[in-house]
Amino acid sequence: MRGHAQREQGQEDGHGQEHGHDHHGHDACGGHGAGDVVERAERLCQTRGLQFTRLRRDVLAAVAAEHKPLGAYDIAERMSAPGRRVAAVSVYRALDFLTEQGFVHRISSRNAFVSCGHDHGEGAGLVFLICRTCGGIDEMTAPAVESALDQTLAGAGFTPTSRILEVEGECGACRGRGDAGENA
Amino acid sequence: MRGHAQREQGQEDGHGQEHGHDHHGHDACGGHGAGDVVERAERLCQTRGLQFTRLRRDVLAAVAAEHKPLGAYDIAERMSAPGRRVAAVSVYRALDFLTEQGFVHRISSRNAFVSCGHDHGEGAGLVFLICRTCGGIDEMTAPAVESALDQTLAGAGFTPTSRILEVEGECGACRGRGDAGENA
DNA sequence: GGTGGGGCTGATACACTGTAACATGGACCG
DNA sequence: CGGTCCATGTTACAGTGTATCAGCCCCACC
Repeated sequence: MRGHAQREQGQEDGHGQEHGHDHHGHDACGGHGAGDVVERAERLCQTRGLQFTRLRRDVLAAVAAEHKPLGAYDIAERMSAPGRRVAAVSVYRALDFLTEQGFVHRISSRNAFVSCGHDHGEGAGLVFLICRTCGGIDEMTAPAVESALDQTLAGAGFTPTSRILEVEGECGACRGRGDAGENA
Repeated sequence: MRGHAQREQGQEDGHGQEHGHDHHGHDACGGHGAGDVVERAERLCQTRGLQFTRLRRDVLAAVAAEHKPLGAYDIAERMSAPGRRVAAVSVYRALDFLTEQGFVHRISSRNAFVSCGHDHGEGAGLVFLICRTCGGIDEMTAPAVESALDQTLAGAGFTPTSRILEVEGECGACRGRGDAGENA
């Protein structure tokens, strides 16, 4: 799947952010769209005294436009256009910034990134639900899981600084449709 | 070619007070050593009617010899010797096999692998504890976390097929020693 | 005994992911 | 105007993982 197989034509020159893919339930996200994410990030950067540059904005917009994990090279490709070539390394730098600020998250199991519209801190126990069928991803907080994990870690004498919790499977929407390829 | 590994390797013990990697009590693992892991794997392969070849055995032994995540190229390097050159691709294939059989686990956040002496199924909710200070890794089962996660997923209508739960931080031994910044 | 197939390994090449190092340009400050 | 900091552009390269073809070994089968 690593590849440039499908690119839903999303954006021309201007970055019109139509969000026409709600293939997955996506309830937990609170229903914010790409534009909301970008706006919120811009506000927060002002608050924090950080530069929300065009590159960073565009990278965030590109990630937010898709509700599935995007690789850095995918992002670079989507942002590039006749007249503007965006190198992957630039995307990585923007991604570093956005990740630090909590605007995007890295999905280790996919070497990819997703945008985040929440305002949880870095320490929040996030769970990522990745659908094998539609490729969509959902992010949610799970206090019960978090506290159970905290207790487990404390029992092991381990002091956590960061966590990764990614679940792969089939989302409700795909299961309902029986998209798996068989099943019924 | 790639034999350019600048990464910390070796660092086997060799001093009485090794800040190496048998830091963790490692109780959860049942105290098995590398040999145990290999033996167990051999038995299970026989039971399952699978080939436990020399390559696979050696790869497993190499991984089991270190109690920290090892990259595929690291493994290849360690296994190579005058007279036997092991290509990374071979290691990957062996690793695929070993992972499928549950003898090793992949650590997504590190692009690396660790051996496993447990006999849990693939579905078990494993937690990996990676110490930033000593680089050691511990694996444990956490039923409470697992059940909380199951419930959360069920509530979201998500059907899981695999999970990744990796925690980075500082293990008890390192914290006790205050290894955080000093020492090198 | 010969033969063919399947699984394992060797080897080369390549694709994808990520980082280092250096140069440029703009904003701010003296 | 000159200097510094930050962000970006650019090139090169390291690290991770796969595709592909070829040789080998074991074993069933003839």
